[in-house]
Formats: sequence, C-alpha cells, structure tokens
Amino acid sequence: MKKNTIPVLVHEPHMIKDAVKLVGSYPTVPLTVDCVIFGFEENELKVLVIKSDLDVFRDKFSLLGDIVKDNEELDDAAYRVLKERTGMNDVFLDQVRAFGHPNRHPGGRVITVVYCSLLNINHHELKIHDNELNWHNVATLKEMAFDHKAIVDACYAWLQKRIQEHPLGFNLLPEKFSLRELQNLYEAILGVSLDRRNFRKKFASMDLLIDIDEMEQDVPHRPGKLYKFNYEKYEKSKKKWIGIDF
Amino acid sequence: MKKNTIPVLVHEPHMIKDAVKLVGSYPTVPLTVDCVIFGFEENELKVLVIKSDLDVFRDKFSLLGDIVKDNEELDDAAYRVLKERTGMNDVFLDQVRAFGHPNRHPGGRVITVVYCSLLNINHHELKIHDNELNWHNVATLKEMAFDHKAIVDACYAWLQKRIQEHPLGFNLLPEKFSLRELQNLYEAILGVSLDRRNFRKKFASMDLLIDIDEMEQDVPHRPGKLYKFNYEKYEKSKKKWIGIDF
DNA sequence: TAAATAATGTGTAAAATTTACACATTATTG
DNA sequence: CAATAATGTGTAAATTTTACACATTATTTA
Repeated sequence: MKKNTIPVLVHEPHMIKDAVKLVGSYPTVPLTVDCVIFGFEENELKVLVIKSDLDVFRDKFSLLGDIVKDNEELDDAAYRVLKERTGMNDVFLDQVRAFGHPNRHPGGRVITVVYCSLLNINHHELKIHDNELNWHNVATLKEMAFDHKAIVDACYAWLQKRIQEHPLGFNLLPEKFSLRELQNLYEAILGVSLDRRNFRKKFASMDLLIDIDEMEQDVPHRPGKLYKFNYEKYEKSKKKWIGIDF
Repeated sequence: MKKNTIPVLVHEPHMIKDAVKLVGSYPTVPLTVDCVIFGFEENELKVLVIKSDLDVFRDKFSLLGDIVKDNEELDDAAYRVLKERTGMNDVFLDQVRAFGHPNRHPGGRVITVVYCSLLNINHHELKIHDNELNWHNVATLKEMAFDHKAIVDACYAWLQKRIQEHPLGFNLLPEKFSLRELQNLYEAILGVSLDRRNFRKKFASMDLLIDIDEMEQDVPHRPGKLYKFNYEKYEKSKKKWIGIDF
C-alpha cells in the first residue's frame, strides 16, 4: 500500500488562521471510497459485490465502500473497508481514480475514490457469509447500482494493463503456485490464450520465480512444480524500460 | 477529454428520498481540482505554476487549482481552471488521481483531484502576464506549497510512462513539427538520449506521421521536414498489445 | 496391474524487432 | 566561399518473439 509523504509544516499561528478561514469558505461534498476487490477462482476473475442496501437499487449489486472519516487517509479508508469485509491484512491495494459525476448517486452528489484490490480468495473467509456478499464473475457482471459497473470496467482495464507490467497477479494466487495456475490467471485476465512453452520461457528468463522444490498435491493428473515469486529480487532489479510503442 | 457515461435512473420518489436522507447523513469535505499543466519550450519540460496566495506558503509555488462547484463534473472543473488560466480550448486533459492526506492543506482537510494537461506553450498567451504565473522547468522545481511537489512528481512519472505508450506528446508541440523537435521532446521527458536513426526508423515504421511536404523556417541550419500526427489513422488502428514484462 | 488419461516439461528454427554505428547532403552563417 | 550545424539515410549483429511436437509422469479407470 502506497503512502504519500507529506512535509511537516511549522507556521505562525496567524498564517494558519488565514488558511483555516479560507478552507472554511469552501463548499463541501460527501466523500466515499469504493473497493473493487478482485479474486481468482476456478480459472475465473471474480469481483466482490454486495446487494445494494438502497431501495432504488434493489436487487442490483454494488461495490464495497464507505464514507471517508474525518482525518482518515483515503488509503486507510479503503483499507478499512477491505479489512472489515474480508478480514484480511496485508492485501494489495492501489488507487485507480476518483469518480465524481454529479448524478452518480441518486441521493445527491457523492465523490468516490476508487481502489483496486487483489487477494487470494482461499486465504480468507468472508466475514459475513449470509449478507449477500459474494464473488461475482467479472465477465458476466451486468447492471450494477450507481455507476459501479463503469467503475468495475475501469478497474478491470486498469488490471489488464497493470498485470502485464507489474507483478500484481501473484496476489490473486496462493503463495505457492504452479506455472499452469499462473498461466491460467493471465489467460483469464487478459482474455487470450497463450502458448505454454513461450509463457514458461518468458518467466524463466525473468528469473523471478523461486523453485521451492515442492509439487502440487491432490491434482487429478501429473503434478507440477510449485514456485514462489521472488519479490525481494524484483524490488532490487526493477528496470526502467524505455521504448516507444503505440 | 474523457467523460464517463452515467445511466439515467428513473425511480419512485420515496426511494429517492431514502437515498437523499442517506447522503444527507454523510460527512462532507472540501473538494478541489489541481492541474499539472505541462509545456515544452527550449527543449525543456515546463510546468505552469503560480506564487501561492497563502501567507503560510509565501514565495512558494503552487499549482493552478480551484474548488469544484456544486454539480460540476470533476473533468469540467479542471477544464475550467485550465481555460481561465491559459485561455485555451481543446487542451489535452486527463485525471491522474486524488490526493487526500488529512494534513495536506494547512487550513484543514481538503481533497484534491489532480489532472494532467499538456499544451503547446506558443499556442497561447497566459491571460495574466503580471500575476506571478509562470512556466517553471520541471527538472529544477524544488519546494512547493501544500503537497504540490509530490503531485508534480506523480504527474511527471505518469507522463513519462504515458508518453511511451500513447501519442500524447504531440500536444506539447506545434501542429507541424520536425522529427528533431519530436526527439528532443522524448529525450527531455524521459531524461535519456536516443539514437537519431533508430528514433526516426521507429516513427517511420509506425506510419502515423504525415509528411506535409513543408520545411522548417527560420532555423539556423539546414531545415528539416515538417510532419503532423495522424490522429485519425491512430484511432482506427489502436492495437491491443499483449506482452508480459516487468 | 495394465491401459488410458491428462497434464507437465522441454528445444529449435524462423521471423521480427532492436540496437549499434558513419557518412554524404544541405541550408545558413560569417 | 568556407565553415558550421544540422538533416537524412542503411546495414549487420544481437536480441526477442513466435510457432510448433513429443516424450514423460502421476493419477484414474477398467
């Protein structure tokens, strides 16, 4: 989870008073965060949704979100939503962007800052199994409450792009995974099929997978080797790639 | 400028009332937009800054921003700031993300949604020449008011990445430009030097530059050919590139 | 326990792309 | 008219990407 560093400011009291007065004159709007929480199960990309609690959107799915509290960091608010709903810590979370169409909420203007999260569905149990919280296949998601479908679409596009350039995808898998699982993940998210030999060769050449010398268990066929992603090495060797292509 | 399409909702009045009541119970915060407006001049990437009007930040530069008005689209607010300050229409503008650290403004919490804009410095004259509005070299920008330095840094990183994958850069150049100007632009933004022959070959192979059969004027050396970017062709042939690399 | 199954694991040749690199040409300037 | 400062261009080597097939292995089923 990224944090911005903010310079500590030391100022004269009267200067602060002016600034406070200025901000006091600003109009204000309600602010929320919404989390697009992706998971991967049965070779399908899923997103965590809940039945809307608003009558206007009865039977429609909505994203998990909440208001941002006073003096709460945006990132922290998103993280709080995530934790409350999934019970998980240390989950990948990144801001995508803000959505602020004046009519996006039927109750009046609400700005929402959207976060995308990736987690391993099997590493947690949803806190509330009965309250209509569920994993929905992203590909078959239709209408949603508010502008949440547009938000999911934006996050899905974000993910498709992001997963090709950064090692995010591993957050959706168990810590130990086989190359087949990894390939299935990429194929599902990108919506393409990839050549198995070339896919493996690609990851082999990156040299960022640790062969942990274990095999898959309980698969109904020849078990594959298990790997971990070498985050440490990746962090050290992050390359700044230069190339023009559009 | 991108717009989100929002479904038109038709609902029972009592449902709306519930929603209105709900939103009425939300805490609210002041909301602004800030524009990181990039220009390119004398082979340097510049950003449009203004002396802060807050005493606490006396002599520090700040970005151009404003509050978001009631029922104003975020994009529109950013566009309004841009137009008020530069007098220009049809300028490239894209949201980068929201910044919301509780202490980012000394006057109290203010959320800002940050936009990045690219324009041709020579296509406009700043509306107000005297009010300390000026183009500052991005590379030498030091301290700024608020968290604006962090915002500029984020936008600069955004631009560096973006310019390699999308034809944004042309917004910083005159409509007709030489290959040298284009290369200088890439070199300045990416902070690298590129091989001239390979650079030209790259753009030639994309086949997205229109040779308009004109030459540079008033250059103190052999003039180069002028080109336009073929936006029409680009839009038709946008490729969805698949490749894993990190 | 043997055969069928369903996946793993691996290599090579061709094609495409990227990189490195140098010299003749042409307007302008002095 | 000579000097300058940039334009414009091609090729060979290296690297990366792509296309493609078969032997192996654990499990399941007959």
